[in-house]
Amino acid sequence: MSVKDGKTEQLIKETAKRIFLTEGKMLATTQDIADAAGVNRTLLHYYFRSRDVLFNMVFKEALTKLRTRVHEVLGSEMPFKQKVENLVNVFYEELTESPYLETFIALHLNQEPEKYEELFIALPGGRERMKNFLKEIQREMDKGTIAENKPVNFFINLFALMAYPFVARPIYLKMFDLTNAGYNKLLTERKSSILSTLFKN
Amino acid sequence: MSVKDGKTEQLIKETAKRIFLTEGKMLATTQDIADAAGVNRTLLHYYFRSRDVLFNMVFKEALTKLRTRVHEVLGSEMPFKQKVENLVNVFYEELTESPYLETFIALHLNQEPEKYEELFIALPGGRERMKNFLKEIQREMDKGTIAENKPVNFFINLFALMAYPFVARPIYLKMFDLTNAGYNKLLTERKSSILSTLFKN
DNA sequence: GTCTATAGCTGGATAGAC
DNA sequence: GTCTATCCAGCTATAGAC
Repeated sequence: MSVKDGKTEQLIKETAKRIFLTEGKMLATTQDIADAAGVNRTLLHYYFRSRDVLFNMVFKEALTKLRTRVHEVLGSEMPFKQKVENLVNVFYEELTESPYLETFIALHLNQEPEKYEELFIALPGGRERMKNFLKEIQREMDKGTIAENKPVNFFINLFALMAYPFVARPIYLKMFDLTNAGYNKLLTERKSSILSTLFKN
Repeated sequence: MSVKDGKTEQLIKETAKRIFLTEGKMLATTQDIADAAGVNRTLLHYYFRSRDVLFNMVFKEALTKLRTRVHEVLGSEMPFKQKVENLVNVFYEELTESPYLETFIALHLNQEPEKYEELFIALPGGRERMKNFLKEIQREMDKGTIAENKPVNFFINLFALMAYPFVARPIYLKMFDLTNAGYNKLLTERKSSILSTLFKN
């Protein structure tokens, strides 16, 4: 058994995940990843055959994890506002770990949509859960707790308010003269702002 | 005078702008751009010296144009809600032309912030205008027309609601089974949704 | 499983002819 | 200003020894 205790494959994948998704070095080379993991570059090919395979594996796993957790919340039984609150918490947890998921989507998905078809295969019962959530949104509009509109717009608004600050970090660091720590604090504070913006009371 | 009527430089830059910013091919090579423009690849180096120079020129121009137009609206004399409405229109116009501005920011700005310092130099009177706009926001909160919060959060919310749908297009195409035309229609409809979400009435 | 050596390709950039 | 030819660096990937 090797010094790495047979965990080299796992080590490489974890390192790739960190570099691509957490640090956002989307153009990192196989050498960059191997160096960061402290292994020989050929091992990367030995375990994953190509950079492409490793890259896609990392994003597929992260996206599937996010989608699964979001759907867990969507499908849960609880009052609407509480559900949205949970959604915000789950989304923040995942985006804190993988803030560059959105960047990946913007960068690659428009260019080669066929290549990433499988990333968007509906989860078991996903269509149904989505339909129900949109119905819930409609009911809230009828009750007057949220602004009247197409339910799909509430949905997009919700995700815009959650996701955008993670994508646009560098702009606001400059614009408001913040440190990374200060911006993280702002992100946390924003949770309540998301709710108070979406809900009328 | 050449067949291109001495406009080769302009042609190359316009083509680069289209490929990078409109089509979002951020990793397009000098060959890709030359081909699309129908010129020899060396001409790109002749006029712009390097891919890097051309790339940065394109983004600097687009970002400066967007910032300038946004600040024109921020500095204008009109009722708050009307100002926000104008902001949405201006932003939509620019992002329709350059939907990948945000992607560029997410991809490059976090990695080499020093390199792009100049992109964020305050416009003449910019700091002042921003401060005043934040004060306007505070006044609206006091009046109760928008949700109570830190003014900066209203600001981020506004840009999140405007910008995010342009970044996340591929997700929602899949999620709601839309065509590009259908999504464009949704984007336009969203304008009113942005206002009704941000304003209490 | 892990290493060294090497092949092969792609892309940026420049020299020099026209 | 525009072209051809060429160089060079960087990166992926594999063969083969250990």
